[in-house]
Amino acid sequence: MSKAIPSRSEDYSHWYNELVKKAGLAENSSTRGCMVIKPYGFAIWEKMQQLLDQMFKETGHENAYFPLLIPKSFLSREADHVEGFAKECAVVTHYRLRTDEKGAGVVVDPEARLEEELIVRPTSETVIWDTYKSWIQSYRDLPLLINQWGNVMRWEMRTRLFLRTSEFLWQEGHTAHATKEEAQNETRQMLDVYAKFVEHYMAVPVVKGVKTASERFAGAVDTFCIEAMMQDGKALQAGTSHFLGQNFAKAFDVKFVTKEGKEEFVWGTSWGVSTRLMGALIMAHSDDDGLVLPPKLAPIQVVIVPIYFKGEGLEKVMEVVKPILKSLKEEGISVKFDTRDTHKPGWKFAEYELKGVPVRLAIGPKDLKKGTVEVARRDTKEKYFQPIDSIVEHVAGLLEDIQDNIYSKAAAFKEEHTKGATSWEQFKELVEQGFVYAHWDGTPETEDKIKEETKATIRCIPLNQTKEEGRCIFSGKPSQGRVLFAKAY
RNA sequence: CGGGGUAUGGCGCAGUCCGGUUAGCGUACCUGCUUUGGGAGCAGGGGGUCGUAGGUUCGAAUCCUACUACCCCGACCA
Repeated sequence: MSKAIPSRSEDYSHWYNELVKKAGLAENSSTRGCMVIKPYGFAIWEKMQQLLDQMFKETGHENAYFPLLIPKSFLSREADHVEGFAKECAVVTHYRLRTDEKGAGVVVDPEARLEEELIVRPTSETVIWDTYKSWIQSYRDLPLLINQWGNVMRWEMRTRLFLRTSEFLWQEGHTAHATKEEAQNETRQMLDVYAKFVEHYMAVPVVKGVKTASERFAGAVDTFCIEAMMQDGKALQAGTSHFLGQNFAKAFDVKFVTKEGKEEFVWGTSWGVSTRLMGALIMAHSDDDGLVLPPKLAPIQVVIVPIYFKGEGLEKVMEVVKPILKSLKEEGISVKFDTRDTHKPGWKFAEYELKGVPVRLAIGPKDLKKGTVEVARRDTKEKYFQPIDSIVEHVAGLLEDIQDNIYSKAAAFKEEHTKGATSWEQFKELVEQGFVYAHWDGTPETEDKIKEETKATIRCIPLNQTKEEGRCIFSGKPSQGRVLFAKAY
């Protein structure tokens, strides 16, 4: 039982940290606040990337790459933007090291100071809009639909694997449009892409909404987001899509000539999801035995564990397994046949449960006699025997079942932990347990006070908000509809 | 960045208060035999500059100083 992890009820955050490490997803590195993403964790991220990339391309976007380092002066071009990010920027000041004369190893060469310091990008709006200035002259150059896969750095005070690390991997889309409407549509389209990805592939239900002014992206006119619920009832912002208006176009002087010959500023959007999605995936589904991965994102969808005795045992199992392997692969199912004789079956069972492999097949002497396979599903922990000649179709169907079941389970959990509050007392109690819909008077002052007293923030003003007369849960002032409150990661 | 805690074979810990043989335990690892349908058993074996750098002392894992990293609570954070 060396790899057992703490239980969720005992200590949720300890459970999360241990799970990430024990399942081989990531670990802390020797570099402060930065993680090492291990092969199994990276394999999941690669699947996410691949699916998202495909969705971006289907909606007309192209990939490009912009520099990691940004001239310091760029950051101050957009006033709100610099205020939002200045406090967490890593700065490059020198370009050379030299051996210390006193023998203290290498030291920064004081003579190699940069004339203008460079910022390690916390996000790339500035350097990209600076580039767009030279790419855009006419309405014929628009829309410009670019995505970048890369890494960014934000000097966070407190880091947690995947959820908040100083360096993280992400994609950032940056688009430029001729009209406001088109840019707004793009913003909403990408929000929908994110929502679809998270719900359909990650099997995590989300709430789509728009951020309040105080939670808005630094430099945006509007910030849209998807919010997911974790198993401790807290919210995790899973993706954002920003309508930038003409803010960056004005800051970087990006103008175009319209069909009518008029010169105008372009309209912009930016949108991103990060390795934080890994955190959402882990916390939304996993249990005290380890990861639970949705089949659509599992690097290994099916594992086959042979059970045999020394000698010819494995040979016999192999004969039966080989055609199954072939058929499963033909169905596009990723399957691993674990023939290692260095670990016992029981050990392997526990190991693949820890790693969240959706379906496990075990084949041993009993099965050879009866013509069956033992099927074990990770999500429900059910085990049963299935005739061997129908196993391939069965597994294909089972993977879909599991994907659906994981989603349903998460959706049911979210429903159970989503309540409406009508009094302040009730609000304070409910917000400890999950999402709360409540009236808000629309002022940042009230928002702040609620945060101060309860630690809960307005996650978003939901897009499907229905008009409803009411009174603010805190101030009692009139309100037109309910907003979503929760404690957040 | 403020408060609290931790740092000892790969991992988890004891030893530190009150300095003194060869730094110990569980697990993991290696070898052999027996095992193999839920994290195997027995026997033997290897692995440590006790986070880093200084200091006190005849002698430091243990006392003192500084630093670093990680964890928890805050603050901060899209």
